Amino acid sequence: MTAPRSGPMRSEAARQAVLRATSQLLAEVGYDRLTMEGIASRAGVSKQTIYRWWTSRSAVVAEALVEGLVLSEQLAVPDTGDLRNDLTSWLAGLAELIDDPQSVGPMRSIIMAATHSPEIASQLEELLVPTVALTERLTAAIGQAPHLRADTPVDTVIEMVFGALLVRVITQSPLDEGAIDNLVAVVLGPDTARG
Amino acid sequence: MTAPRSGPMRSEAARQAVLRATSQLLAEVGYDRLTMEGIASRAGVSKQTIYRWWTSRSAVVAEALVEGLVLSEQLAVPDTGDLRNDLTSWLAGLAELIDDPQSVGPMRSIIMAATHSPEIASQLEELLVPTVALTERLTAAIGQAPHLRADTPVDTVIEMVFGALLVRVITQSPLDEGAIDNLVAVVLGPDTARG
Amino acid sequence: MTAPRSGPMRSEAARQAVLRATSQLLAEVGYDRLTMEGIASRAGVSKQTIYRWWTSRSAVVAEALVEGLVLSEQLAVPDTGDLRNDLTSWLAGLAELIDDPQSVGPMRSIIMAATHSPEIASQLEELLVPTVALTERLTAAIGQAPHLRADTPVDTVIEMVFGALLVRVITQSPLDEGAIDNLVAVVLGPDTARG
Amino acid sequence: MTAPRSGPMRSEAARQAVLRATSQLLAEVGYDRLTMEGIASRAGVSKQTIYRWWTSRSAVVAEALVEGLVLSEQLAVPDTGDLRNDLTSWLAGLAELIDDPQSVGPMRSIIMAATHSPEIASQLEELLVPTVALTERLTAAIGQAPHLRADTPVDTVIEMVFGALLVRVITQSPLDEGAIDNLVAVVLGPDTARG
DNA sequence: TACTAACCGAGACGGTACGTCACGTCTTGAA
DNA sequence: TTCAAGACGTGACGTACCGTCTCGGTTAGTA
Repeated sequence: MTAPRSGPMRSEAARQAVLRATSQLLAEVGYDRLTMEGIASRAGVSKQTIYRWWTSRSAVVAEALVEGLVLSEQLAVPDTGDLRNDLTSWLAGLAELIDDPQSVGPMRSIIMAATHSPEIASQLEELLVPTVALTERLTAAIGQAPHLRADTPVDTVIEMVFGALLVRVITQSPLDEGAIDNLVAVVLGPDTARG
Repeated sequence: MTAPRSGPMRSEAARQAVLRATSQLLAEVGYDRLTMEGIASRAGVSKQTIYRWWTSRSAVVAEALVEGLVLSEQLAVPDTGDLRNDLTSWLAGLAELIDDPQSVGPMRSIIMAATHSPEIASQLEELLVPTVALTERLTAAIGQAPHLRADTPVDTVIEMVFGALLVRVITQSPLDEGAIDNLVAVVLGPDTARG
Repeated sequence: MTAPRSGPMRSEAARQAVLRATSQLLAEVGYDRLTMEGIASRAGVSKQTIYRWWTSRSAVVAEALVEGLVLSEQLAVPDTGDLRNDLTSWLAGLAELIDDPQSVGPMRSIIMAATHSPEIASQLEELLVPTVALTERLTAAIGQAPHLRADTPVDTVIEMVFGALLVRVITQSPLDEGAIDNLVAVVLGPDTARG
Repeated sequence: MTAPRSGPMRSEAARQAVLRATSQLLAEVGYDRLTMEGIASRAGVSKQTIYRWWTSRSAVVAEALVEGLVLSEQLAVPDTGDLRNDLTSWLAGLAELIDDPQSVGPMRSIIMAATHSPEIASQLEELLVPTVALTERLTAAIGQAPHLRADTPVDTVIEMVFGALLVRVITQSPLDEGAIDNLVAVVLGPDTARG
């Protein structure tokens, strides 16, 4: 509907530079020391250019998230066929990330960003896409584990697992092996093979 | 321990005023618009007095939390003898809080504060004291619900419930009735009385 | 010289406002109760704008001085042709200024400012420009007064007169008529007409 | 008169410590970075003790001056019998002081202190006591120098010499040899022995 | 081909809050 | 009653970012 303007279009280079600078700084200094001026300076872009295209700091961060520039690969669930083992090793991988100060920083940044911006919060689901595989596998496994029954609310279970991880990220408490086993036990029921 | 210094002692009135102002402002404007100058002004206290006794904004918030000036009563678990009902109505109460913009503000403030301050994070357990009753009742109920068995890691279950609530607070998604029932189902097993 | 930067230029309005506010406040409250915040507020300018262009309070004062916004007109030497009379009435005018609490304030402010800032001290000469007329007339009058001889160091004489006034400003002692006559006597020799 | 009080009398030790600390700090950091807290801390005295006995920073400085703890010895006029030589070498000594950054500091401090405190200004005369010898010698020399006549206002001449020095202290301009000779020439007339 | 509207970098501007320093007053406990 | 110690309310310091704005230069598309 808008009349076909004359003049130059939006500079994709500038957009990229801003998002890249944002994800770098997010990792380096964290969400709350992330400043618009810092982003502009790092990106070699004027403040005005940022304000022209984004409404706020959180909007920039949200877009950087969507762009997959922050985290994301680490969240893929392995698939060896053995659900209990896969779940356990996936959680073990996450436990390492939570333990690693360099990884937990961006995580906490994202949590903070999400907490004070519904915008980012809603983009968070984007980040969790890799975990839908988990939902499917749990659903498929119904009847094959003590706690997975036809009436088990699988989505809720996963949300709870995620929440438990969130708690650990926030409180900075490492997830030790026992904690992981316990989570798995709540999801699938106790490990009969071990007992 | 340390020799009792001569000279004026710390003013308890000032301390109280600061903590009270902090919890008020936390509720009114939220964690990230909470300023030291705002606290000082509201408390009728000089900035210097705050900086003399607290190292940072988050330290003040942490102490206000410990002092029980923020939230806390709402977290008590009802006890009618019927565990499933109590759990459900407790979650329903929390769901209302999460839905209420006025209540969710302080919650998010606490989450943000905890996220960027280990100090506050560790004080958070203080806030969760009311929920230990829940642990005890779940433990006592072992054997009386499908999912509560001798090998069920009760602490983990509660942590997961809490995490699920956290996710809802952060993402601003209301906990509808179905969500609550699902949570209860994961904890206690499906409701046989309903089915 | 330096390439004319792109981007907004320095705001002359802000500069003027700052200097005007400075000279006003200098007169109203004196140099040592002159604050950057006071200047900023009076000028309707942000502190940062002041700090962007001036390095210190004294730098602002120095520029206000150079701009001729402080004192200056009162220092003109009258010229009726009668050197002794002109000198006497010029000193009488200054004596009144020194006696007047409203005039002596800015004078003392300038002295204090000069005393702790070489910057301002060097600008002071700017202020004394009106007195060069005096040097010329004294030089022209060589031979026509007992103390004005070819070997009289006229500049030194004027510096001494100025110093004597300075002493009176600092010590707050009024220059009575006798004192003025004495100064004139040292410069031109005793008044033979009065004898 | 006053009833003989009970309780301890004023501590002379504290008074001395305060004045000593003041003159030290005056030399070290100058008048305008001289703080009450600095004095108290250096003197090992409580702030209250200073405020009990002195009304202000300038009052402390004034008393330190009177006590002769600041400058003073350097102002003595040598007496070899040759007035012109004595005057010249006295001025040469002062010129060195003015050139020496370590000496000019306290001088400027005193000027600043005097400028903003009539209290100190009036105490300044105390400091100039050593120069009364000069007045006497000039008076005694009347008739023996071209410019020293019965009708020469000797006090005014000395005040002017002093003022000229003051100007140099304030403007930080060194007094070179020519300047000194010129001053002497104005006081005593040109040096006939040199010419 | 020239015009011109929108883009871009740079950064000045009025603000708010930061964390620190010193002020002058007041309070405590010991001498 | 004085003293050392130092907490208190006050207010200014100089700095960091905020979000808006104004520059001069640089592209596109019409016209």
